[in-house]
Amino acid sequence: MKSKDSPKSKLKILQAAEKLFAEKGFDAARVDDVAENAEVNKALIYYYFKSKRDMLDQLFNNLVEELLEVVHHSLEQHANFESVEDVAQELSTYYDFMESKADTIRIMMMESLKASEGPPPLFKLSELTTGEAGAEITKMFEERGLKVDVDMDEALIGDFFTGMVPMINFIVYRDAWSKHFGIEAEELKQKFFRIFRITHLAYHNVQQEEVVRDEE
Amino acid sequence: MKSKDSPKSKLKILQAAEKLFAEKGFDAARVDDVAENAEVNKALIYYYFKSKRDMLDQLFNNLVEELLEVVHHSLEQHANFESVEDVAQELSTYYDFMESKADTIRIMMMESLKASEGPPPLFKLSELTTGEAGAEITKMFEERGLKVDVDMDEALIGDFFTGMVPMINFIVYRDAWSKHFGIEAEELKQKFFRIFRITHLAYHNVQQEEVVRDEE
Amino acid sequence: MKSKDSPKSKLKILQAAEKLFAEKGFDAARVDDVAENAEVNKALIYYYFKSKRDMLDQLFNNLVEELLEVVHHSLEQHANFESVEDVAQELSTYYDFMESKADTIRIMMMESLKASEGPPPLFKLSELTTGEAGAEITKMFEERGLKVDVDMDEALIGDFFTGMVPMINFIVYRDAWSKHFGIEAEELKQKFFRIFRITHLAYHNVQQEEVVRDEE
Amino acid sequence: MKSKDSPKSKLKILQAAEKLFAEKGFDAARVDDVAENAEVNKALIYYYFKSKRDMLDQLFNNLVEELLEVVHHSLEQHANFESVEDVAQELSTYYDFMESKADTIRIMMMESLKASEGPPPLFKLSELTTGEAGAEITKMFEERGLKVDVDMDEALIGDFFTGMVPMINFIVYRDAWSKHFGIEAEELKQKFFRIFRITHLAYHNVQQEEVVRDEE
DNA sequence: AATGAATGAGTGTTCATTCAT
DNA sequence: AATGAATGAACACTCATTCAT
Repeated sequence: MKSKDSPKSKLKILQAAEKLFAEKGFDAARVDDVAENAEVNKALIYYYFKSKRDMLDQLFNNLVEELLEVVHHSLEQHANFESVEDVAQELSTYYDFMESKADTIRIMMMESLKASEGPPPLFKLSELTTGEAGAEITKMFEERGLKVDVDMDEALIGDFFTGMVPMINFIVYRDAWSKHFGIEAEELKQKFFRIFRITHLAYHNVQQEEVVRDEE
Repeated sequence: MKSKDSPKSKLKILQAAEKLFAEKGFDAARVDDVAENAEVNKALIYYYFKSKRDMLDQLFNNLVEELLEVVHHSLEQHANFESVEDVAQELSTYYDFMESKADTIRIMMMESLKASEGPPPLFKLSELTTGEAGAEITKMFEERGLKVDVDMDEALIGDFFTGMVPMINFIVYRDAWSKHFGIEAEELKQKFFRIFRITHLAYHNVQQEEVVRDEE
Repeated sequence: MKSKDSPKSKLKILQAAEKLFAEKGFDAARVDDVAENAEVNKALIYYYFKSKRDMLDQLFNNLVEELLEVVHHSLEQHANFESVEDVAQELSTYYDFMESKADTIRIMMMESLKASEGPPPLFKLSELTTGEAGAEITKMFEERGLKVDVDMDEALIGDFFTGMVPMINFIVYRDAWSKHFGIEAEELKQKFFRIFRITHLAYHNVQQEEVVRDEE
Repeated sequence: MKSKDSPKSKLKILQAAEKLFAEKGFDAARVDDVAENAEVNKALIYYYFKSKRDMLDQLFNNLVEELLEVVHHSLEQHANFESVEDVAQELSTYYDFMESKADTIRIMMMESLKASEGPPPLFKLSELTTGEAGAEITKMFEERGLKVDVDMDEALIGDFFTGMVPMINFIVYRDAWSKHFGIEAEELKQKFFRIFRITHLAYHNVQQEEVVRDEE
């Protein structure tokens, strides 16, 4: 959540940067274009940001901050996780949020593919959603006196590669797919979700079953 | 398959380009660095390639060519597709090939995320694997006198977003994941595959079931 | 002498400018840094000064004004110039003053080396000390009814290149010399002065002798 | 001495840089202007030099290298240093060399005044002339079986502040002085040298006398 | 007297590409 | 097939200066 005292110009810069980075990639995007797009003087960009890179970082930080809020809010809603439906519900919440942040997600996906010191920024996203939720669920199970022998490594892997990854890829490729394969966007989304539910939840189903079996 | 008569220098250039594009992204990689890495004079690059972009294109074309061969070869092997196991087998074949081409895949993933005239290069990859196989399967069913009312759109969507996408994402993020989450690479792969089978094949199972039901 | 009514902010700006110009040179010093160092808003600098250059000019003007006072005061003290000791005394007075203005002197030395319309600012300094004193001495001699055929050109040259120049160079390089050659600052100063007296006064001695010879 | 394989362009760049740095100071000089003056493409400058700063360094290094040769050559000539005349002779040799390098000297003087990590570049110049000569002289005395109790610190200080400093200052200010004080350049040089001999050699005379006195 | 925001014109540096040999 | 030299067009970033309040 950007601080309220951010002047309008700073916001406009960040929005222009988001748009252009998403369109051309961080490296190919030009600061001049960001300035032009934001309708501000180029030098003003360096008044608010230390460097081109700093715009990227703030974009990412904002996303993480906002996602955190969404996660916490969502967790309150589905606190019990009694059914697979809760998982589906939550998935849907995340999907809506991610879709509203499609551009930054796209940038993050590109940047995650480059070699870098730290972990791919995408991992942080995963840790937020699965990590926080996972901790919550674990706590819940334990409160019910159930031992949780779910493999947390696997949970993370599963949620990331069969949950987060297909989802954000769908978000970023939806339009191109729609255009390329001549399928209308809304129909495409429904088909995707039908499959996504089957596949991604398949994993959660199995987990659930295994847990239930342990319970007996 | 690159022409066998590719001079050693051209090959070295292409390999250096692949490495550097994968590492820094196409835009951030410098022709100078490619030359240095390939241990050739910078101008020689322009003797073999029309432009920096041309290196990228040849890299992509080579990948597509080679994948095509793999696909055809694999299709001969599992021509009947009698069991889900065949699908799994084929998946494994593709995985091995993709992993051997991890760098180019990574580049293709980055490039696919940028806005461009045509479709994301990644789609071509999907069309090759699912498309060719799909056509084959359709033909097969028809030969058996079965009507195939499988939703081909959905098949494509499913194979791409729950098959290809998780797979190549696993390939490019495997090492970083291993390092970041402190899980040994081989163990990680096994866990991933266990989940991947459950989820991705879940979809194929359903399809199969639906087809079978129709058959009855 | 800066006007006593200089507001505190203006003084702080001038002091910061002096420090930074001396440290990095006028061109490399940045107005932003001056503002930061002076702990004032950057725009305030342009409230008090017409331009960056204007700070420099005021710095130089202040130095000249203050030196003028020192010169006049010193001339009153040693009005007779009867012995070489008087010259030495005066030298010492100038040295102390210059040392207290080391930073501005340093800036002036740098600026004097650049090509410019007018004469190097350093010349003005020389004219003040030698010129004023010279005029005084000339007047004195004439009052005593002595003809002064001392070569005034030579006097100026001598005083500048063997008096002023070594002196201010010693002032600006003293610390660096001390550090580089591992000689303690106070000891260095004593050694320098011993030599300086011998060499610089050597010239005045000769002059004196020549005058005396003429007198006889 | 610049390597013979330096293409003409590199030399032209260095000469243009020397001229402009001397004229406006390193910081105020523009790389664009260097390119224009050298009649080369601006980018070519970065083909031969790592940075603007690198041009400066190479200029300084070349000067030091060339001075070293002059020093060694001169030392061979006046190997005995029997009379003060030898010192004067050597001074003259250095003067001629320095004058031919007036521009680089001027730059070095400016750069020496800025705060920096290492010692002012000017010190290196001093160490070369006085240091090498000093070592030679010391050796000579010792060969004659004379103990050298000359204060080497003082010798260095004296040679720098009453020898090198007045000399290079005269070189850089000669024209401005000539113009400002309306004295013809050649006459000015003669007057300066007359005084310089008296003053600078005064110190060497004293030293010589002290040594001689010790000998007796 | 003081300031946060804004700007035009640079500033050193980079880069893909080409040329002459 | 190969290379050292050269170049035009950017490039991210800077800076002295101004404006509105």
